[in-house]
Amino acid sequence: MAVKSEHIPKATIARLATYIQVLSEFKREGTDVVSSERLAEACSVNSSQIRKDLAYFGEFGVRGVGYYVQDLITSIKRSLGIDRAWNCALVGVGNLGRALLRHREFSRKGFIIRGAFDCDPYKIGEVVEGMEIVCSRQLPAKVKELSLEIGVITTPPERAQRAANYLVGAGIKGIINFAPARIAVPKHIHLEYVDFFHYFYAAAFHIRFDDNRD
Amino acid sequence: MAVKSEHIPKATIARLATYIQVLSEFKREGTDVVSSERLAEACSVNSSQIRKDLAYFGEFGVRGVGYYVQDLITSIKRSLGIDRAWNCALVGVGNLGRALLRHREFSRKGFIIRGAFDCDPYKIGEVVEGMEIVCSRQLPAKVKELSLEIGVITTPPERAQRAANYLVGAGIKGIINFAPARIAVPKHIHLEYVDFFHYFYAAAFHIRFDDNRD
DNA sequence: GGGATTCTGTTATAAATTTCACAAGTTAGG
DNA sequence: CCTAACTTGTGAAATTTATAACAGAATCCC
Repeated sequence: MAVKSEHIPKATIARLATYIQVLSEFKREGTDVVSSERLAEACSVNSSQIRKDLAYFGEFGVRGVGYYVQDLITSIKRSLGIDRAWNCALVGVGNLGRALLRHREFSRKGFIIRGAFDCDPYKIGEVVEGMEIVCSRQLPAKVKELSLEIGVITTPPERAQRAANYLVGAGIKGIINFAPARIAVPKHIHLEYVDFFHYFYAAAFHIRFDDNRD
Repeated sequence: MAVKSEHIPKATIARLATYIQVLSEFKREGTDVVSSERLAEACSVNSSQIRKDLAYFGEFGVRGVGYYVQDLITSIKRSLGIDRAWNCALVGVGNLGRALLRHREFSRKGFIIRGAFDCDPYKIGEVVEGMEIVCSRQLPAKVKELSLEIGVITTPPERAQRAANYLVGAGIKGIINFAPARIAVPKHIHLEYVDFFHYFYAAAFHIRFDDNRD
């Protein structure tokens, strides 16, 4: 599935994820066809925005009709590259790491955590959710053996860079960093920072700001 | 702490959070003063971007010198409204909810989860991390009693709207929704959606896209 | 003390993103 | 078959966001 255009805005990717969510809802409700207008309303965006976002990847609708819900879900998933499974390595089995390992939604969405790594000797050998925790030094071997492509860092911040180094050295293609620390990786490695405190900060800011306007 | 300007971009809020993170790192390393250039490099952004972001809130630097690290941290925190604690209600004590309750970072960052709510009779009365799970119907009483201001929804998607209704009815000011479902709230309630699968989707998309370019 | 250097705050410029507007395609009904 | 009612895909316009450029302020060194 090729993209029509060079660069796709980050915001578009985020919205596509929302579209899938809402479309799945429509599907459960038994809706077969939906217009960009109706989808837009459910997603709280402009309908042109939706058509523009989709236009980056192709033409998925029928003029005068709308979009076939199931087809559109399939098309968006293919566009995003989530029409297949992705094997993930999780590095750092603390509180957050364990929560992610237990989170069923990952495999349901096609992101399958196949390896759990930690450098703490007390944790190595422990089994979490049917998965044995392995020493981080074994990453190169395991990445090759299990075709791991995405690394998930859930270490404390001071160990995030080392985890990243292990992952890069092992030949991983992308890293999703949940640790509250900036890390450096070669530029051919795709890197995403996840920090849900951003959302709390935004909420705090807006609540206080809105209050002050009275 | 007033803002100088009307509207502040969402991206600015997210970057401010990053600045705090990196500045804290500098502080730990013993750096007292930092230039926008050096901070920019550590955050992988443009230095004008940083000065622009800060200009929304005031003048925090000294020309010819730079920014005093501790002062800037304090100023940004005050600007974001996180120079004080926020009391939070968590609704939905499943896997994700429990992980958040156990996550020490929340109270360390000033977001204190003071109430855990669920409508499952089997969970009510159970104690997680020293907090008793309470029936969601008690939200109005507890919100008043404990001055809860931010609601965190970690229910399954089909129960997210009901959780939101409870929270809104109880007089909460903002909602952070971790459930993979869109919800409707009155427009004076600040609403943030958290979906870390967005980041996985983005990673999947870019990895596949970059591969195809060879 | 003053000239060179550094660095912020802010204005000007450029780039990116979103919204508008409409031609082109589809369906339904008489 | 033809008109009316819809709805997509897309180029143009508007808006927003990011980058560059520079005046004003502080420090350093001779």
